[in-house]
Amino acid sequence: MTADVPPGTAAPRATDRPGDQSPFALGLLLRRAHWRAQTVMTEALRPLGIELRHFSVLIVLVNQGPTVQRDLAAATGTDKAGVMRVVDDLERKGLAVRKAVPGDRRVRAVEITAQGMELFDMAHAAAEPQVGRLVAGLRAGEAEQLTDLLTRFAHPAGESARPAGEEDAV
Amino acid sequence: MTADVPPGTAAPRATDRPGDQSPFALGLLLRRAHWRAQTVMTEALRPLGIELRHFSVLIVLVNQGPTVQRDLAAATGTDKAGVMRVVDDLERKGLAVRKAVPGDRRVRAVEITAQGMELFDMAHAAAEPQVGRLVAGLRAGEAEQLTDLLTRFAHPAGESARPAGEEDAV
DNA sequence: GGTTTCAATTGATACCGTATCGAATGAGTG
DNA sequence: CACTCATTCGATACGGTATCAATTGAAACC
Repeated sequence: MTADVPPGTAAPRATDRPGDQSPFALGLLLRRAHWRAQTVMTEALRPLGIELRHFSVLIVLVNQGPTVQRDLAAATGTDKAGVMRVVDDLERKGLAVRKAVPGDRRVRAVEITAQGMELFDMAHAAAEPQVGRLVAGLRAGEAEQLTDLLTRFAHPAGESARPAGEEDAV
Repeated sequence: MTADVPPGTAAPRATDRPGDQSPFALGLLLRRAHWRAQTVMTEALRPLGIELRHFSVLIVLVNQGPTVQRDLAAATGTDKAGVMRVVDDLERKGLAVRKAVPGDRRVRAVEITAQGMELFDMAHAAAEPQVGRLVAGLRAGEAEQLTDLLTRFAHPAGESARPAGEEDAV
């Protein structure tokens, strides 16, 4: 059957199904899991008129305060051009503003507005029940366990050696 | 304007950082984790000349044998147009072929070739060490634990009670 | 003061999803 | 048995979005 797997020559083949033991299993699972969560979060944000990319930028703005677009691009993992488009949308909706920095006239710090803050809190209220449904299939404590494992997986210890720095730029 | 004021009644705010307790924490973690795994797997597949979307189709072809494009779209989560482009690429590279079905002249069953099978196995060999690096930050047994939790998260129960199965159509 | 470096923007390109069209099958009808 | 109609699959065309390269303006550096 499938129990005879001599290491080195033939690893178990990918199936993209529960019980997949192939090297690709983890990635395929993450793809499905991410797709599920993404769908739910996008749906929760839709009534508010924004999408996930906008919300990702708002998160950084709330946590780091006024941030230059270059750091926004690094923090969100997207391209500078993409950040610009998102900031354009946020500015058009009155959720954020481009603020000139006194010392350096070439940089534009992006700052969240009071209206953006209000929407940010509403997003949390809208997302909470959806997330509850998301982890409804897990037993007590397993959601926290999953979060812990994913945290250590997604934020490896020595990951500062990326070609284009992607983590929190203070 | 201060972001570090946890209200006594409201939920914690999203931070996209280790320790995030907001409703969006799980989704943000999954996004980062998926991005990491996706990058590694894409890199592992690059020397073979294919991308993840192609490999996803090959997985289905290996597990289900000759498959109609419509079922491929359902199984991979993309739409028919995307499947067609991927199958075009696979056919151009000699990894799969469109086979006419005797009974129905409008459907085209896609079948993996011997060359495609060979590449499929090579992909596993190429991916194995990469996946090892991926979970290097986790302790013993935690990778299996993560896989188990993700499996139950990504494949929620009640999938067979759906009126029209959208995936996992064996 | 001239050169280099960096940030922001712009433009071009490729990719993905949606809408639409053509072909083919099966059911229904005379 | 011939014809029509509705459904479905495959393929194509279009619009939106993201990704990558090139430009402009400002600041740092020698």
